[in-house]
Amino acid sequence: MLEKEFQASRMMKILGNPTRFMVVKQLLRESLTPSQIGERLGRKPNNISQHLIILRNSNIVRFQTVGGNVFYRIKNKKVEDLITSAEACV
Amino acid sequence: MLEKEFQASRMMKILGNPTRFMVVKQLLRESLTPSQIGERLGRKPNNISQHLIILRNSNIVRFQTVGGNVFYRIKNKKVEDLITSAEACV
DNA sequence: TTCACATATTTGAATTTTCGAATGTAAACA
DNA sequence: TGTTTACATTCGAAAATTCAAATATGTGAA
Repeated sequence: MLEKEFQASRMMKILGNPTRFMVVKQLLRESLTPSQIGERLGRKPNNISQHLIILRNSNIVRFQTVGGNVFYRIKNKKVEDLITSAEACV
Repeated sequence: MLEKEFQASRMMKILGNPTRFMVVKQLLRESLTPSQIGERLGRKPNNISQHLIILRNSNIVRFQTVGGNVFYRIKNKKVEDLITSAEACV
């Protein structure tokens, strides 16, 4: 199996978790802190944090500290196309 | 969480398994039997069969019996765009 | 220091994946 | 008809992975 295909599959797996999927969708609209994301999705901040770490390690999101607040935003813009394609499949 | 988004995420999860990802890629090129797929991917037929059941239940593939052989093919053509988008993300 | 976060770690439950073995199925042929 | 052959599929159980909650730790501002 080629490396490129394995990586593509891994990208799918990461967004195959409903919470992570929604986190990314939120961040496509605007930068948000973990707490803000947690509020919107009805999950605890520590859970959101875990998912953000996974998304960071996959270079899907990045973060920036502004005045003591940690704002996350999309790093890999192409995930928007990926999400659009997935929603077109259902 | 909206149903559409949940389904889109589920689609990602299904293709997030490397073996299923490769099975679908093979079927994008041509119809194949479980044995043929197993040979190409270096996996046992019973393993391929299980993944095909999952892909069938998700309406991604369908099968047709021709002369005693079971040929699988892509049913949801839009998965090709999804795979393309995923490969563009890496 | 205290407070309010974010992050890291751990735990247990649930799910997924894989393999071996058993079973089902349909065509070929004596 | 009965049997052999070559598949596909199903079953059961072990192994691996994933997920979310609880807990602990880190960090920076007031």
